Amino acid sequence: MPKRVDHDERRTQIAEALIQVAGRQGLHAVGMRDVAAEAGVSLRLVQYYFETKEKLLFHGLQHLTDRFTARVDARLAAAGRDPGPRATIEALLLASLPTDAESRIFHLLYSSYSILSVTDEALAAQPFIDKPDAAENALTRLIQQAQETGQADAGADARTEAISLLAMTATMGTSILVGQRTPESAIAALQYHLDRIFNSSRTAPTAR
Amino acid sequence: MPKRVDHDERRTQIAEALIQVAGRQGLHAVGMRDVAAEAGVSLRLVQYYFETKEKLLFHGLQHLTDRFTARVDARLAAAGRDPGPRATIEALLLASLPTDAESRIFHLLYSSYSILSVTDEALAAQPFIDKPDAAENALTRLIQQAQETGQADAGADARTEAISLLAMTATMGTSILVGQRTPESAIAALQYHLDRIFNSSRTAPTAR
DNA sequence: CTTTTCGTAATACGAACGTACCATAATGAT
DNA sequence: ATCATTATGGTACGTTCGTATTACGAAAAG
Repeated sequence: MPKRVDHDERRTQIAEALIQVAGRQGLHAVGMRDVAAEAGVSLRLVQYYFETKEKLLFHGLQHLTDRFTARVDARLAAAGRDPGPRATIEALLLASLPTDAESRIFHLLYSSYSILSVTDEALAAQPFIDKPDAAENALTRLIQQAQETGQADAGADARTEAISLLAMTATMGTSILVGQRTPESAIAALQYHLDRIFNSSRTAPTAR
Repeated sequence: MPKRVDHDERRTQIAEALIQVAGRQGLHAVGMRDVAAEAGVSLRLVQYYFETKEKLLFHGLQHLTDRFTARVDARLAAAGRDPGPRATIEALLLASLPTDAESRIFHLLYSSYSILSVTDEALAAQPFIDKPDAAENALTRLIQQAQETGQADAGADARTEAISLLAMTATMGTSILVGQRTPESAIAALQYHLDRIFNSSRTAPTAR
């Protein structure tokens, strides 16, 4: 045989190519030949490592979410250890906004996959829907922790606020993507709600 | 000549067919032959009234927003005349949620067009981006009115709240669409924020 | 050293798509 | 009555797409 090659590595390389070209042309417009050209390999190779286009798309989605998770983790690590609930939430939300090339592509493609999954049942069966659930749970717990330590308004419904923050962030992301809103205004709106939920002082519980 | 036919009527009929089939298969998967079959006309006829597919898609988007505007207006009319700011806002937001077949299709296709416009500059040049702006302005004014009459928290930032409500509603819609959330839970979250913004009593201004 | 298997390449195939072309019946205008 | 125009149908063309087929060199296995 020729030099045994690392399949996972090659698959990652090709999935990366898929993401790049999809970010440029749109997920709907990407063909196997485009992916092959972007990855610098032959069309046959793409077929070899992903037998069908559907499998390629699935793996691309998987790779996308993995990369995004790593990105968020990196942001959290950069915030220092134990930065407090509010700073953690800020890092989480701001990492999701499409403010640079990488996050723009992520947001665009994740949205594309979501919309696609409405009419494509094979994609809908793919388990990329529980990712939002995990984020929602994490945010809820952070808010609850802040409430217990008096850092957040005790009268707020933690889960509903978590859902709302994530929902707002998602739409803000799309608005930024289509050029309807600036990242600054989106961040301002999010800060507005964080100011509302969190107390500025760390001692006084909220009067109600 | 044959019986002179109303071009606008035919174009509307075909655009309607486009929306139906796109709602079923996804916007990316709709072909001119599908539209022709759905409208019960020949492929040539679709070409005749919309010379190119691009023009057909543009007109479909136009028709979609028109229908949605009419739908919202109908909801507002059904709420009775002068129902107060909160009821008006509720009608606006709830009309946007994909709770029945028609609104599901609308939400799916509007999202599809939005995502498409990120990578398709011809679509991006289409003026369907100022529609959200109009909604944002309308909501802002309604909240301001409520603040002036003491029906809403005077300390709230009307525009930011309007932006937030619309943003939340948009994501909630998508979540419902992909089956991640029920309409009831989405409505509950929206009500939570309306309860926060609006006072239950109509006289007492908010203490702050 | 032979044989089998793996990575890679080139290319062919059938289907589907958007568009273009040709045809024709019906009707308004002259 | 004739002619030009309009609405409609059928179909062919060129391209692109995903997939299948065939081939071949290189190295691990025996």
